[in-house]
Amino acid sequence: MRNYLDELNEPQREAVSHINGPLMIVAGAGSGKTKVLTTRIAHLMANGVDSFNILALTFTNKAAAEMKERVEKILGNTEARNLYIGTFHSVFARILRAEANKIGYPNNFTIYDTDDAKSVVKTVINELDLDDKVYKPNVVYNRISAAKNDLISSAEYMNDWALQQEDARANRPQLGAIYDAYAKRCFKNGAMDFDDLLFKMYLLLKNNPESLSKYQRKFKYIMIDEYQDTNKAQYEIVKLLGAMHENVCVVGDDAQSIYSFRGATIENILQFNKDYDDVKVVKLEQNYRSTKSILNVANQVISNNKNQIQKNLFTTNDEGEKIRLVRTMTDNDEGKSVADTIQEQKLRNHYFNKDFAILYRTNAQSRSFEEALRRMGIAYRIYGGMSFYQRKEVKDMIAYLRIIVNPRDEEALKRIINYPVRGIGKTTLDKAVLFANDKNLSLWDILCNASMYGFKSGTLESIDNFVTMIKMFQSELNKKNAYDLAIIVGKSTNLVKELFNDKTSEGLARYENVQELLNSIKEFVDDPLIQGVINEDGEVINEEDELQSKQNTASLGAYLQQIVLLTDADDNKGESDVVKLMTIHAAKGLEFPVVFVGGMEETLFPNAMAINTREELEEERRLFYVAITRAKHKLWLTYANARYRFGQLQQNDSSRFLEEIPEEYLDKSYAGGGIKNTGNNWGSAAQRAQRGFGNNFGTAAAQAEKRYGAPPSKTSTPSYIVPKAPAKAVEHTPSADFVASDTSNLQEGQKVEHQKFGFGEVIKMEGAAHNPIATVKFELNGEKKIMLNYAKLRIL
DNA sequence: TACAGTGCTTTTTTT
DNA sequence: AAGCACTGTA
Repeated sequence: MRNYLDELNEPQREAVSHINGPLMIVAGAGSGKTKVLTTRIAHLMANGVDSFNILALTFTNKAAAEMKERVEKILGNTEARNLYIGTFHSVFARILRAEANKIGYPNNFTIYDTDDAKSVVKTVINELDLDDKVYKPNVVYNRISAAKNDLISSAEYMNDWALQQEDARANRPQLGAIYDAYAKRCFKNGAMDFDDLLFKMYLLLKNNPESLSKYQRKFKYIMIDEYQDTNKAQYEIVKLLGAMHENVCVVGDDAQSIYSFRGATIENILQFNKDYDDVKVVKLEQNYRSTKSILNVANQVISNNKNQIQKNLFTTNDEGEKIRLVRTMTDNDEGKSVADTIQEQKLRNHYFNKDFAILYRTNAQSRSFEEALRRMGIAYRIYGGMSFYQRKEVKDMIAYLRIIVNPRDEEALKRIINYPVRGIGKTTLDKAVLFANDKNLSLWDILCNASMYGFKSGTLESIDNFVTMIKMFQSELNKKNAYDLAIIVGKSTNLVKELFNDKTSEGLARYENVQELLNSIKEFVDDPLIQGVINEDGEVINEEDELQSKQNTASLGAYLQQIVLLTDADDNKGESDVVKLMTIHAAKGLEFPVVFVGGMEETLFPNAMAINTREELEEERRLFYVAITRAKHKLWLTYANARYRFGQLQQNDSSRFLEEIPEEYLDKSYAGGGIKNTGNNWGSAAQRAQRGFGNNFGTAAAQAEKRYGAPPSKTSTPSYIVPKAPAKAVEHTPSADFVASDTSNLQEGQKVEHQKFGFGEVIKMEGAAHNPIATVKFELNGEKKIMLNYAKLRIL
């Protein structure tokens, strides 16, 4: 075991060494919070606490996995795998699966994502004969979500005088009724939305003394990361769970509280020491991440907020460079400027793509950056926005799997009942739903007994064929694993074939996405241990042992539950060398050597939706604080005079936050010497942009070239990092006897020939068994990754 | 029943 | 700009 305490500073050690009793760690940005959390878990275990008795709630699943790994490294054993670590949502989903019968749910309940939930909202609004122009599904959903996060049930909602008044004034008196119908429909469908995972968990503990006591006894030590972003539901659950032992450790930073829109309340952390007696408070104030310039700017900006815990964040790091301010004409110019600067920094300062992050307030802003990066051939990846699992083709495939696990899942059923087209149209579906509501049966029940409901004979046949097919899948599930089943689904529905036949580039992408989904299922099936579905002995982990007979169902159910709870940050494909683009919210907890914050404009950041109260504005400022403190070495703030929004070029003033930055830390030479957009005589930004003017300062790369000379040509020995240009293949003429070999057993070390790249040696094999990827070192063309399913290789 | 075309609305962040 | 609901035609 490492002497881990020696690797900590004084307050960090103090926090780690505190074993029993409530503990609040106020951890400033970059103060080694994760290190403290992991070390404390290791310390608990080293002092005799059983790993089975520790619960740690993190912000992302990836953070959870990393923590486990780091604890293992410190302790030098594998005890950490017994820890209960995960996000609030995934940990509670797991517990709710085990305890589902206590609250009347099936074990394999479906988790509805936001799209599913909104669709249910829409459905019940229509069924209640309400106008969806008045009751906008979006707004209604948000109200319901807020209520749940405040632990208000639909019954309580309808009886709450204040809420009723509020809705009456807003001209939507039926909101409570919609909430009620929505909740009932979800229950009937055997489904929970994201908020239910918290709400139902609370109800379980509140109403079932045995369950409460069971989990109180199990979780003797509780740790919660990002406590400033917990909402009332989370707060009450933690209070219930921790009530027996009071070994609750919360870590957070009030200055980084940025999730009030989903019910988080900063009060939870501000008031923590009133929730328990004798709360030990430790402040981590030394920042190990950023330069003095960056940290000073951050401190200065946040000091404009009134409501905060006093702390003095400092660093012994270098002074670093000034923060660069860049003003451009349009959002497209902003993109170009950032891409140029990245190129320039790569050449001049030896940075890799992965050292850069571009952060912004809204997902829509990614477009201009994306285009500019693509044009310059800089590899990038966008986090957030339309995630992989939200794509139509992926959701369609998943919908089939959902139906197999839980046929009551009406949303999934509606999605695929006529996709691919099989003659069950809207009329038929509406009719079936009407019957289902009328008889209080599930849509699936109606379809199974369709002959009782007087459908036309042709339609009846289509329905029967569909039902027979789904039933066939369900029976296969008891014999086959999730992956094999998914393949069967893809084949018998013609879904995969249909995508395969679409040869447009979008069609190709869709086909690849489905293949990728299949890969991910394969990975899951091959290694269920990682997912916590079975234990080391191969048994299904389930406290009540109810699922044992249906291991495959459990496994597929677990797969479906975990993918819907995946965070973007959880995706590990991000390890490659790419520039990362994401919202500031998504960047929380991360750090990057060089950070660009785009769109520093009024109405964008602070966002027009969030400037109506002091609370809102202060949250926007905290968001800016989070953005600044992601940067380790260098920080650029950029803004455009005008940008396209809803197809219109719109002018904006520069962000008020820019004026809160002390002059001495700012390099304004790329912002025309000032911050304000107003006060120049160049005509309106819109006019100039429409006349096609670029920004007046030339590209950063061009300027760098002027000052430092042209970058060395590729033939000289490079003293800098060569950007990954799509290197041209050195010509190779295939041997006369070239025949593609069977590469299914290709091994490392084997010599091969490629028609274009020439002769080489296999130096690495990776990828899933059905989609192997070989890294080959070619004599003439260097290392290439070759997908064996597509490329032709001759084994020598 | 299926699909193409038209016109209308959309303004934030996410598990 | 883009996605969605609605309408009209095959």
